[in-house]
Amino acid sequence: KEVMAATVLTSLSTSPLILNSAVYFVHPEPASKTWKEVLSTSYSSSTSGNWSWDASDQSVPSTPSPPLSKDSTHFMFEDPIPRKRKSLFLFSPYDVYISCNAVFIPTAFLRNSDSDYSDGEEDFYYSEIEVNMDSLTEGLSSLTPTSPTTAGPPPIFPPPLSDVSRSEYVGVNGSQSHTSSLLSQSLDDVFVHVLTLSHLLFPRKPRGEAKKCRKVYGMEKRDMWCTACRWKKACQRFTD
DNA sequence: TTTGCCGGGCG
DNA sequence: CGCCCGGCAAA
Repeated sequence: KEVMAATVLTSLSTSPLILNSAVYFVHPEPASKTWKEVLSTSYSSSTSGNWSWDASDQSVPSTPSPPLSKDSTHFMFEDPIPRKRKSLFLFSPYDVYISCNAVFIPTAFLRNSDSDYSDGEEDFYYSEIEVNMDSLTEGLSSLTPTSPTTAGPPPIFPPPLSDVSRSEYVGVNGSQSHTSSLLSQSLDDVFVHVLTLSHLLFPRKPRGEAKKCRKVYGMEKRDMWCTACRWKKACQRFTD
């Protein structure tokens, strides 16, 4: 089961479908801090994170795309209610966070899929699942651009930030392009944030329902929507 | 009923 | 341009 999770994540990383997603590599200022500690930190705390980020888009070279085991999409996490933690960064309840020693998935995906879906606040809680980090790292390495000198393209979009995380989101324009170096150091003290993996991690809803800003964040958090959604235009954050 | 968003208005 | 909404189709 744990291995299954790793397998799925690995498949996701190498799947061509991920090319539409942005991958963010983040490392905290206090290198000693672990993802867990960061998650446990209270909102008002000043975890002065000196982040750098990198975004890779469709310019990623086409990967060999290994065969996905057909049943890799349906699997169950045991222990449906593991440690729950509020996401500090609040990118989206459909994000999956990967750290050097753990993988966090939204609790919304832990509950039984169909009915009773998305009750707002709950979606922003994350649960830790154990995973084989070796295979995970291997999968992530395949995402690395082949040309190490290639400067990361501009981010597709800045991830929606809550008020608290916004202040900590520094160094966006950071010129440091140690993407390759970060990956080569076995993901130590490296946080990997993969956007919008829900479609791949979990079986697609029968209805071709793509969650847009409105449904993801809700009416009450309208300031988190992308501009297109706010102006009632075609959503540019969650494209089909 | 809600949700996505085109078309169009206003500054 | 940015910003906003009426209204409609589809869910």
